[in-house]
Amino acid sequence: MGGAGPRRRATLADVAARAGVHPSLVSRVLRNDPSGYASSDTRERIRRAALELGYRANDAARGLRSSRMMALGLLLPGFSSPVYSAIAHGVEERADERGYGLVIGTHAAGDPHEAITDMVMRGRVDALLVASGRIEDQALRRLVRRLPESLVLVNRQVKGVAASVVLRDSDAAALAVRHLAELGHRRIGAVFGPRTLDTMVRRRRGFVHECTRLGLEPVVTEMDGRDHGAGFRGALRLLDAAGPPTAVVAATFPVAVGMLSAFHERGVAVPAGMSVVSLHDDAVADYLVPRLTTVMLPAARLGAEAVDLALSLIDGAAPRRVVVPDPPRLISRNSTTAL
Amino acid sequence: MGGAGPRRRATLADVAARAGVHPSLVSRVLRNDPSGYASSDTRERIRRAALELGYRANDAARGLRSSRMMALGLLLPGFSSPVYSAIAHGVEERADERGYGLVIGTHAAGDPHEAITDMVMRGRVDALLVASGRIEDQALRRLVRRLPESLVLVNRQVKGVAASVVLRDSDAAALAVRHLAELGHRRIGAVFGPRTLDTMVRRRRGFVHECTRLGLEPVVTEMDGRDHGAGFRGALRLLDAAGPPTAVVAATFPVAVGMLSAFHERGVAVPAGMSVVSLHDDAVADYLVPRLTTVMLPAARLGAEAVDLALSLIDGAAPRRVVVPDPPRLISRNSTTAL
DNA sequence: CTGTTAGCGCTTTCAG
DNA sequence: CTGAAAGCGCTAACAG
Repeated sequence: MGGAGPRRRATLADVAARAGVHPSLVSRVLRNDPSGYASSDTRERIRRAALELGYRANDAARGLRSSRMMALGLLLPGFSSPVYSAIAHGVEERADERGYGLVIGTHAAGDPHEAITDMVMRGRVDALLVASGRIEDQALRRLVRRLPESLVLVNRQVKGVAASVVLRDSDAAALAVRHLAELGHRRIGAVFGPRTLDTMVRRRRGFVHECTRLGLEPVVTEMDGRDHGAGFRGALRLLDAAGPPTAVVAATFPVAVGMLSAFHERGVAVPAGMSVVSLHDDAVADYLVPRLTTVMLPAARLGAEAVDLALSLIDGAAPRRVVVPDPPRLISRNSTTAL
Repeated sequence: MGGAGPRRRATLADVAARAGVHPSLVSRVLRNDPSGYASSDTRERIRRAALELGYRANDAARGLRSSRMMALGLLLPGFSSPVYSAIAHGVEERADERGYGLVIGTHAAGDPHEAITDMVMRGRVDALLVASGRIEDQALRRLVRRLPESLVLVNRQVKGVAASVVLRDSDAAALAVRHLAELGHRRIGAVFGPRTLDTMVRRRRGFVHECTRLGLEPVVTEMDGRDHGAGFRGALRLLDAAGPPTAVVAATFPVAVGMLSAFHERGVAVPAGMSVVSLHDDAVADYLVPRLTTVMLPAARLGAEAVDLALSLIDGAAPRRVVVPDPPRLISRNSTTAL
């Protein structure tokens, strides 16, 4: 379109002057405010003027006036985990659809409690999605007391915090067990992360419960992490146990990768000598050796639902607990086989 | 610390009233404004009042008044790629150190051009870091014309856009070649992504140049992507070529993983029958089968440098081209061996 | 259908 | 060392 833009950014007053109307009318028309019924001629003039000047409303002014910044905060433990990437993606997409911006915070350094409180206390964001296990329950409860209408837990539940969105983690673990049982495995192992993470608690519960239900012997190992290293060491521990399992469930995708590595190092063939199922799917599953059987959970949708819940809170709805209904789905690849 | 906080968020006026001074003085003292020299008694009263009320400055008001939102925008192609995760991490950390917030945008949907222009045009962020290859050079040039002091390219260079930060991609590729050559390989293959990505162009240049310099025969394959699938298909193509290589360089980490998978499927043992080096390292490298030799590039530092450059632009410095000086480092694992 | 008025909460002159 | 006044750009009543 036109040449070099003007020095100063165009304001509402500039648009109003150019269109020959009052600023407030411009505001109403440009926002499609119901009270902004202008003659279609005027509307047209305003629209054209705004376009010609490349007008963009100033978010700070708008936010100050309306006390709505049209932004959500997302607190992540980091960017590395594939699940959190998926969640972030889902959050971003839905927030965008709903016209909201996304402010990201991780908390590798500094006091996470302070940092996140600030985002909403300073009015930078209208609500906060907490998708991190690192903040203690205690801190979260204190937080929600101060910000009851603007805190949503993602992939986590904490007693005393009503607004949360989780997946069917327990069902996913049960499905993994069922798959293995159907293949004839009777002695099934599992590597879980620490009990301080409630996803781990729920997955573990589903695992143990389903084993019990089917009359199988669960061989559970709890590690202090849930990354590749934890999987590697957990697999070794399983192998060294009295009566090692013939099949294993990995609490997370990285854990599964670590286990694959450990089995290879110990000369245990997968799936011939050991079947492996991962909880949560990942794009790389198709390119591992062997291709990894997984239980897919809708992580991106988890993020989207969290956004919806947060926006409903902003609109005054009561906090509630959401379980994303999509059932876990088994994606059978080459890391599992009949006993 | 005390009981339930007040209904309404405390404002500067509230603090001033409680401390018995004028709001403007509170503002100056709390910001350590040089013109805010107050008697240490007054300072103390103000500080205490602010603390007691749990005062937090309103970012919208502050931003409106000072036209500095203390926030940076980061435009990513998505959250999936490990390199972009690392960049995001570096950006977030440094921005935080410098007191800046981080607004994330991806652009799976919608017109990316519009979306990013808006972030800064609306004053939501003070500058934009573009770490995405998906926006066309043309669009970027147009953009920088309108926002000369607030656009920084990350991991990318575009003619006409002065502010950019990149890594020593070319040197990394050369280092990979050198490593392979030292192991006695003479016929070295490589799988690169599309030439539309300038990282690919630079890595390819380094690869070809170093091969030539050492008198080796480069066998280059260009794919339309740079993910696992591209690596898989690229490896197959290399294998089917007349006179296949004995060693390969992968343009990205995911490409290397895809190649590993393809070699396994074709019964080509790594490293016995084929050596593999990846450009860029990743935490999972130690858990692949075999453990993957990589050339590490400081992706997180790339993000940090981009933040520094952006803030310098905001402060009025001239745009400049930064090459993160850290030399690429070979991390020798088990996917490469002497011929 | 359109204009007026007021003010969100803060920073920034300028006085004193 | 501290106070007063003005206003950033916008939206939200209320008039007309």
